[in-house]
Amino acid sequence: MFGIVDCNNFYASCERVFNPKLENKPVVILSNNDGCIIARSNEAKALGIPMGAPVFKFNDILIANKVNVFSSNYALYGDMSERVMTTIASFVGDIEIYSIDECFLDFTGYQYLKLPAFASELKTNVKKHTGIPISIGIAPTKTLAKVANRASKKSSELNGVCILDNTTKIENILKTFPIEDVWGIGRKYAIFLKSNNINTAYELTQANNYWIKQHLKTVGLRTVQELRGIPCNDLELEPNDKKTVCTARSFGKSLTNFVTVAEALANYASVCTEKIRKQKSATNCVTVFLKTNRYRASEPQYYQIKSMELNVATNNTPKIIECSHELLKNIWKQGYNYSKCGIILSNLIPENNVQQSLFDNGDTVSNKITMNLLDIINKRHGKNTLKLATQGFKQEWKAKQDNLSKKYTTDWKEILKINI
DNA sequence: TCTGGGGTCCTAGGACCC
DNA sequence: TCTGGGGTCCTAGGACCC
Repeated sequence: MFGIVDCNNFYASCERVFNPKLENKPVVILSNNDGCIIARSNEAKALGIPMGAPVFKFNDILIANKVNVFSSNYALYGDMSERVMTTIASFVGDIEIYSIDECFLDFTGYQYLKLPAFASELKTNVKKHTGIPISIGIAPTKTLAKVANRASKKSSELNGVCILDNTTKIENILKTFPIEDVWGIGRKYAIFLKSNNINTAYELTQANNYWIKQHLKTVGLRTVQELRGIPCNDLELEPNDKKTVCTARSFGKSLTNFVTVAEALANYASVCTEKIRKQKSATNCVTVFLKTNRYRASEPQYYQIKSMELNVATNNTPKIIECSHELLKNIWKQGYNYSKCGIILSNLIPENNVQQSLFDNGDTVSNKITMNLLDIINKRHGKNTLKLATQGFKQEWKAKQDNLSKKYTTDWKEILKINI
């Protein structure tokens, strides 16, 4: 049996842990730049606020209902996620961390009769240790565990735990399970399946394998097999190294000035390169893109992307920034209102596996020591304590974060104070 | 005025080889 | 006039996930 643990309304729950007044009140969390609503408490969902909605379209509803609005605080959510995962791992051993708020569990070797009690205990303990409420779904495959998890949230009598341990239970739940909610069926496939009279997960399990393979490809066929109770996906215990890494942000306001955009890009490049150093990779290819705001249809639009192959793979921040600026010069066109740029590092290889070149020495020992020091200092004293001069100080490009809560768990200066 | 960010996997088709 | 069979590698684009 597989289990999946999902934190309920994770970002909203993180805010509530340190601000109990938010309990039972509507809470929403915004995307980068305070643009879209990307997380909602149950109370906010009940107000009809959809996932991913642009904030400005829902301002009236937010104000009228005194909704508590937060900018996203990834320092907080990332740390809370780690705490939740550590707590779960201390109960079940091997877990697969699937996303910031979800993990899969493997119940091989467990006595299935004891699963309900075990799941309830896990739920109680995570809440006690971290303050975060979770829901648990357990079933013979990962896809069915996802189905169970969703069911556990929909029905209040299940109390956050749903176990699908026999075919009758599975069949009954699949018969009422909307096709678009199946893990692995996205918008396009849902439309296609509905146009072929397949509206529930159960109806999908009845379809012909050849037909499924033809239209939903190999991945889709695996999904269907898993719905039928045949496991096709195992737990992935070791997180794989990333094959590409991207850092891209919308600017806080539209920019027309090359120097400002270059400064932003230097910062994104710095973040991105730090990410690949963290997984001990070096990159062979740098890509930069630049774009205008597509929602402003009246303004002239521009989008350009360009890549550069490197002679010798590197994870040296100054070198990557240099490449990114060269690419930016290449694609820059004066006279547009730019809204976003980004950098992608690809063809990643292990840093101790870098092929040297006759004509380029690659990263020197002192390059490596410098980057190592940079990472150590910034880890100990906070990010950007030490940075490259090209990263600038004015930061006119900085994203909006008007409603940011504190970094309660990762910064001594912002630690929660309690007056007694 | 204001519209997120970061990934993976698979496939078809084109280019090439003998 | 007739025009094979078998393979690899790469890339762009499309689907999906959170």
